[in-house]
Amino acid sequence: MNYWLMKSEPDVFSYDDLVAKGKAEWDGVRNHTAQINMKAMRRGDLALFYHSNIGVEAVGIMEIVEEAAPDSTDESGKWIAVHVHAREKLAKPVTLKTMKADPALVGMVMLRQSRLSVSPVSKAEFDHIVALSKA
DNA sequence: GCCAACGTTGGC
DNA sequence: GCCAACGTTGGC
Repeated sequence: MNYWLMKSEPDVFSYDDLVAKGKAEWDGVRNHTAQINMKAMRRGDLALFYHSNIGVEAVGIMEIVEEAAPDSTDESGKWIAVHVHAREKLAKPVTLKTMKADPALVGMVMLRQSRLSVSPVSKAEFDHIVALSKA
């Protein structure tokens, strides 16, 4: 099983919005690298939900419940989306500042490519962030 | 195929 | 609001 980090601006779609909806399509991703990452997702993979622009922190865990399928918001047929389900809200959000300052997370793809909206996270990094949220 | 111009993302 | 990073577009 693999781990991921997915960004959303909370004023557009927040973790609480996902909790309210239960399951949602992660649509609107229009970046090639992010698309490759989404295509690699498998049912049961876990992803951190990250609030960009506002908050700038990881706030929850979600599960991939449906693998890549055509993005319903895309008319061209070129782009895919996955479906996710809320799993667990982090007790305490883990801020970007905290992640940047943590030596255990220096290799995180998200920290190296700040504009990438869907990025892989190693199991060690994922576990570490979850531990930080409980500290 | 190269590269300048321009647009978008996202942190600060 | 500014700016860095980076993707895309278009002229040549």
